[in-house]
Amino acid sequence: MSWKRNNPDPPRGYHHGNLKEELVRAALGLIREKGANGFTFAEAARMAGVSPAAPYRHFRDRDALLADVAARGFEAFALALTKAWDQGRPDAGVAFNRLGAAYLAFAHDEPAYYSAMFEAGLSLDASPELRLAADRAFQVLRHASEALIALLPPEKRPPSLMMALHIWSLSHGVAALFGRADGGRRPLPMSAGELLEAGVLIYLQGLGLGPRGKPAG
Amino acid sequence: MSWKRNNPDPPRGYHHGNLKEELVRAALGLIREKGANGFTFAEAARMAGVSPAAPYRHFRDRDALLADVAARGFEAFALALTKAWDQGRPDAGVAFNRLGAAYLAFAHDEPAYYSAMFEAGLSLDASPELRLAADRAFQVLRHASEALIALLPPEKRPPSLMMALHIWSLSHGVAALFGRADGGRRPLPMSAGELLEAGVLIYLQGLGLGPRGKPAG
DNA sequence: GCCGCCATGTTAGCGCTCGTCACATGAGCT
DNA sequence: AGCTCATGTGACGAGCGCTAACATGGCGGC
Repeated sequence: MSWKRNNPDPPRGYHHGNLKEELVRAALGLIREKGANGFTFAEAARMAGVSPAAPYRHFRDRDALLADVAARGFEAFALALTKAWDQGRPDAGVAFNRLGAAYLAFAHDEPAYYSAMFEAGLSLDASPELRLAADRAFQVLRHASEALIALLPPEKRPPSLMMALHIWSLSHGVAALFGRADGGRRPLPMSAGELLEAGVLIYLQGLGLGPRGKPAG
Repeated sequence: MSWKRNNPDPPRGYHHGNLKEELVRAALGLIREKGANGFTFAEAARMAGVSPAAPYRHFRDRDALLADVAARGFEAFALALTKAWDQGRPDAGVAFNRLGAAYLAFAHDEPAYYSAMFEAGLSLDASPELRLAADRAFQVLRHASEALIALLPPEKRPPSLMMALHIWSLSHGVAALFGRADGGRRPLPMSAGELLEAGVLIYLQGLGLGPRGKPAG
């Protein structure tokens, strides 16, 4: 157990000991405050108390740090979605609604992660971990969609991939356009959460899934 | 008629004569190639053949140029949507489908505009024109939604604002996640256009609007 | 217990950008 | 013709990304 720097501020000498983690934390703070593109490598270094060149020992370049943050974001995202889905309990319908709420909650509560994940303009194959983490998050949606679709009579079942993509798109659209507290966007007569919930409800109705996840309302 | 530089390349002296327009064109080219954040003020100046300080005579700063591009984008967008809607002919249903296709076509064919409009992280009140142009584009969707809703029996009519927001969100989500040719995103078994069309269809079905815009399929 | 390796830090520096100055030019009005 | 002011230029300071050469000291081998 090489206990490196669990305690908040051990007097550090020449070697920092935990710089990589600290840089990620600093990046998260900066992205939260100034957006994914306002964030600068140099400032993260300053915030961690090291020279501007130090970060390059841990990340190839600025984008690599961003990609790392994004990958962590997708993992946290996948976790949050999995937890919200909770294996489809008590039934697929309500669990699915929790999923939508969790999506928006994540975008709202973790703007730094969300920024890095979707607004930084990163290609998904900036790193393998990034793509893997993103896929894992999507799989939760995909799985939930399958569970809901299973409630339909076989001849009326849409492709679960398509359904998952629709839900993801609607969620992302709502989050991107109205879900942030940045003030710069359009004021609405309803919250983003209500908007998304209503949208999902109507969509499910369109598939033949009634209000509570039961076929044909 | 102060004919300032309508012809492609009149020998210019000290004064450019049409720098503002040229800068916007240069910006569009750069954004198309390198994304909204790769775009640089200095390079636009270079491209227009002027010194790096010249653009500041026409735009307060880099963001002002971006906002101008975005505003022009929203105007072109509103125009394209209006044209696609074509006053709801031949009927609201097919016209609405054209609207969705036009949305995606715009995102696909004018990536520079779309980038400036949605991915540059601009606040909508960066300039009054920007907000106005954005509102005008949204009004087209709103108007189309109202026309479709009017087909429903009064007691089943959802708020048209909500419906417009749903469509906008779904469209934007599809465009942002899968609609660009940037390659970095996820490969799909269907095109973004088909995905959106199917999604809108299901959504409308959920509202009680059948396949061809007729109530209750 | 000493020594040397090399991961991780430092300083220095290049090339670039944004944005601001004071200054130059010349188009158009009087 | 002469003035004026919008529009262009050149030089500059500050900040950033990234590289190169050098410094430090933690750790394993002897």
